[in-house]
Amino acid sequence: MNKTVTLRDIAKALNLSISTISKALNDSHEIGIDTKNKVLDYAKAHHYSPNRMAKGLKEGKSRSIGVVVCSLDNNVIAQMLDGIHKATTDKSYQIIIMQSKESQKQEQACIELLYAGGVDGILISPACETIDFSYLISLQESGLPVVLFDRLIDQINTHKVGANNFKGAYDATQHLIANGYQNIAHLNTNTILNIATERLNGYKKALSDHSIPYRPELLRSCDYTDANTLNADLEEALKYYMSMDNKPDAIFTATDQISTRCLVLLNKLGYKIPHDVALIGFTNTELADAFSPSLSTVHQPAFEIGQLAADKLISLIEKKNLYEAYETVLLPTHILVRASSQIK
Amino acid sequence: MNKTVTLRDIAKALNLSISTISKALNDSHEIGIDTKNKVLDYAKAHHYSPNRMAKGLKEGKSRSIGVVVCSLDNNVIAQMLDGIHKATTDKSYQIIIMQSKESQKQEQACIELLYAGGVDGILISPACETIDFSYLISLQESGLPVVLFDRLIDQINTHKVGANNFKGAYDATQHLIANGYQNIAHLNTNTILNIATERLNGYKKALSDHSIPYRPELLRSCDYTDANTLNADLEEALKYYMSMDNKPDAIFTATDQISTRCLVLLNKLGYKIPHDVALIGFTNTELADAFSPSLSTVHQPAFEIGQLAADKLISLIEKKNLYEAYETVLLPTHILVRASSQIK
DNA sequence: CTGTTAGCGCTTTCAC
DNA sequence: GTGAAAGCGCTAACAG
Repeated sequence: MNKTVTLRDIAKALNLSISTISKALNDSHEIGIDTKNKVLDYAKAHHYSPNRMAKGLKEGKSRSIGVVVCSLDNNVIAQMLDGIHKATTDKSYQIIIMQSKESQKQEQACIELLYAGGVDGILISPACETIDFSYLISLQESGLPVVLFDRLIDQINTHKVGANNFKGAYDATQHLIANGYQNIAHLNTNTILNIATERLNGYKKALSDHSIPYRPELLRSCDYTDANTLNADLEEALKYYMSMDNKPDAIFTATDQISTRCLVLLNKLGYKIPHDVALIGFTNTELADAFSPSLSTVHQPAFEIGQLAADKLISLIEKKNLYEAYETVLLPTHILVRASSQIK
Repeated sequence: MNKTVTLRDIAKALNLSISTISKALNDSHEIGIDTKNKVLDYAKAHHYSPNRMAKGLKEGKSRSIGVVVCSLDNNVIAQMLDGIHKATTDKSYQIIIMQSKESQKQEQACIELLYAGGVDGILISPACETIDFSYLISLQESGLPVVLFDRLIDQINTHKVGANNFKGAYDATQHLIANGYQNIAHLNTNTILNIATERLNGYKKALSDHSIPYRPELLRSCDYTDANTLNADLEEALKYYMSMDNKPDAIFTATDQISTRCLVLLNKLGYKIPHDVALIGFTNTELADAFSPSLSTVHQPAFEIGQLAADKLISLIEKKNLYEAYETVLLPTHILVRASSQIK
């Protein structure tokens, strides 16, 4: 805490009362124009800025928002945080960012810390490990606004903002089919996240819409809790695919991590993309162009998701009294076709 | 702000005074063991957690730290933030992250906001545009602890934590020389950042240590303020290089953005790496393996830089009274050799 | 139009 | 060992 000029200092200097100063600075109608100007001038000259703590204590709010994500070190998340940051600073809220590292326990600790820290609301993209949301729900029921973004779950009833994962997956699969691929494998996570099932469902729907039978053996779910495990799982899955009798000619990957690692692994294992197997996957990295080969991707409007989610949370915080129906917004994804999914 | 149990609630429930509760919870020696236990039990059972505002107001500190970076959407920065987050949560500080987007004006606004918000200290990696640090210095002089990380500048006297950019650049250049390259170009930013000059100096020193004359025409400085400008500048620089009579056979790139974009551009322009021109550059992206070709990199200990910087700031905040000499710590980088700088 | 006062939740003397 | 009271900086009744 740094020392600043206080209302009292100004009052003393100007020979006025503290409340007059307070009102003047808050542009109250009950203060004369000349007094107001005098106060404002002095305040400006002496770099007065209200003490956030005192104000927060008094008003019972902190103008801060807690954000819980799995990790900071992640392209898509960083872009979403960027959007959240934009929306919140526009409305002069501070954000306090916490990482769950995909651990339910750590996520719970983050939420407790944020709650104890007196945040006005929480924006959360749950850890993939989390099954039990009772704590968050109890906080919400006790009046804390909560908005879900990116990873949406059914257990909590509130505003939710994410990508249209079903459509994104559908489009990606359809794109592969249109390019002549028929045996399309799907690599996903082993989580119960909505985001995972939606992408799986989009994939299945695209297959059935094109009368391609869904082959369960072409779906592999990888352990997502830790980078090393994921990598091992992915390598195993790829070897399995490529050793099949009726092996896939294309792979649709469901997440950022899976997409990029998959490309690296296929290269490492000596397979030519897209000749041996085509590849398209969810990922927002701008580096897809630099890959060998350049990677076709499903791109999410990450910045917009963060921004909209933050807007919704703030609206919840600021007019909690009004009846506001909760809604789920799914922003459209779009496909960026590059070399990895060339026509067969 | 969410409603929690307060000291008063506990006092009322237990028929004790507020101050007794406060002391019991703070494990004061002047409270009897049985009373203490009774209070602690009640507090735990009712999920008591002290109000951060009130505590902060009373104690004159907020247990929060402001962090100013150029952008959230940046690999190296994200890793540094990860380290900062680790260090600060370990010591139960909250971090408030702000983005300057490389603009001096916006950076100033961030700092003002943080200061007004009552942060206990500021961690900053200055915008590349910033020349005038007088505001930050004045805050520091008025008692606000400030620690610089990543981008270090001479104007401010405080703890500084960054990578050993001179050594990293030296090593990269030497690696190219050892692999048979003699005409090594250097692409850097047009900023006055220490980080830029150190990397340039490391490059020059490696050349001179191997009796290779420094050719100024092989150094190009690109505008870093905006992604589009940078890309245009880079493309122009590459075309210029490749049209030279005595054209470079290798390029050493100074930043994350430059390295990856350069690789994309060289591919786009149809040059074979490393056959036509070799490439090595600073960048922390894990995706360097996936590139075409895989990119040799100079890797910074980003997580550690963030962590150490945060530790130093906290130590400054907590024992500001003691005489603590300011120091500059440069953590070692290391080179990851991949295909883009193969032996000539 | 301006001032007085109480109180947000907490810590911290100082009495008892 | 426990309690009463003041005060951190601010806002908002309520008086004048």
